[in-house]
Amino acid sequence: MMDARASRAVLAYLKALYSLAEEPPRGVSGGQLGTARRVTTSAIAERLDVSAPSATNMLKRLAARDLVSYEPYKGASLTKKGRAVALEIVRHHRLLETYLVEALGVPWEEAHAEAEALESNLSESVEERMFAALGRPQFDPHGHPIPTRNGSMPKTSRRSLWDVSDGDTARIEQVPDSHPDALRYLADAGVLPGVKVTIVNRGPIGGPLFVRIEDDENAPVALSKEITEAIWVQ
Amino acid sequence: MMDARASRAVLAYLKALYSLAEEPPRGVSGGQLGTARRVTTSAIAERLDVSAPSATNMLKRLAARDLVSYEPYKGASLTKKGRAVALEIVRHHRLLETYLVEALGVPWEEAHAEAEALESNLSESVEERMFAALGRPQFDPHGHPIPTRNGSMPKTSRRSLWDVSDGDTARIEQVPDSHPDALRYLADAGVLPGVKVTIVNRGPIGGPLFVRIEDDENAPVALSKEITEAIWVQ
DNA sequence: GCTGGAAATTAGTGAGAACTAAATCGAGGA
DNA sequence: TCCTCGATTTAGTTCTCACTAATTTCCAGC
Repeated sequence: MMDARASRAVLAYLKALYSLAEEPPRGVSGGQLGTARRVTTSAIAERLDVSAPSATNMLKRLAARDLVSYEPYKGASLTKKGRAVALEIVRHHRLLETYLVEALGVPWEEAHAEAEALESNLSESVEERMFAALGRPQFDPHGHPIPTRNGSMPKTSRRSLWDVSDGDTARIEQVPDSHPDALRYLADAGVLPGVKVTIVNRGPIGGPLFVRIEDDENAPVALSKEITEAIWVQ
Repeated sequence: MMDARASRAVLAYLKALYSLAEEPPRGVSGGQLGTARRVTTSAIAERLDVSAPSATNMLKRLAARDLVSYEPYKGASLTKKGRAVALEIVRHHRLLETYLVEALGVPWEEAHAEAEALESNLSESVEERMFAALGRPQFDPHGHPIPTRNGSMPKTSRRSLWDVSDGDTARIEQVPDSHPDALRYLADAGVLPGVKVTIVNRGPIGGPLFVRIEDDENAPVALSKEITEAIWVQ
């Protein structure tokens, strides 16, 4: 029979594979694009909050459907087919996030979870309508690039806020989307995509980074090393 | 309080139970409201396009969760708790249909299927935002009443178009939502909720009904007995 | 009051996707 | 080189929800 419709669980695994393998790793330099890293079983298990055996089991089934290439003990990576499915779901997710925030006023820290719930059932037809209604956006509210229908990605920076030198100024490009509390904090502080920030100074080893928001009279904001490593700047 | 989140399948059964047990049966007279008819196993199986044993099996599990009351060989009906869940999902469905049509321009004959795909993952928070964006509507595009949050239903007629006498005029109140082809036909013909129609005449036994649309110069539209029995008028 | 047939239930299976416990692989340190 | 320990896979369950085949129940008509 036909390649049965991909279930919610299958899509979750493919999406995790995609983000673990292809999303910009932290670190300064570009690295070559399209180099699909191999992803370990435990990384996937951790990301999806399932046990390692569950992940192994699913990877095998995905391999049988030619969605990932998997070699025991050596991790997995998406096949062309799997990558296409993953990109489609990432597109759904980011478009939904954008739509929820822009059109329905959902707070951006909630948008991720809401989009996650809806993404696997969004039809291409509705997706296209949302895309058009939003003016064919290239980035979601967190600054993440939205893949196009044919699977290409708007170019983004690979430099983290942590890597900016003290005294320098940078423009926020994207922030992580999956930690509501952190997001609320960032939003309150004014650390949003498009905003320019200046590094004032930073605490000792791993200590917080103090950044001043452009056009903001308030005291500098303190941000942990972890979060600044996940914020990308230009 | 709220039991473990109900799966897609569970919700589908509850919705089917609800519509089979409580939605206006065809026929002229009112019948008392709130009289939850008992629904047979085979009716559910047919509605959901599953085998009868599957339905039996699910009914037992729903009974174990106190969502339906079920007596072997005697059918099932929703419990208070099951009815509340069913109404919530019906509300989601109809609100989504309305939103898709009004806000995103989805053709009304497609809205049903799209809403069906999304309804089980719609959060209360997003639902509330759509509800507000639409101006707190009471009816969906097909004229079906949207249950309120607390589970009450706007009052609707129970008289079918088929039961209108030749020569009489009636206002369309609701049309069925689940047959895309029929809906396209109705939309083309102008048979929409709110429109006034006059019965011109009808063919012999079970033959088509010919109706004239108000303010429409075209020839009367021919409608089958089956469809006119599923169209409700005032 | 019987009985044949339709409706429903029981019995047994399978696929998907999760889990725990046990076994095994493989890379880094002695 | 060998060993140990963490990562990974295997083995065996569980739960949901579908299926077919076989059986049972109910009821309508005689």
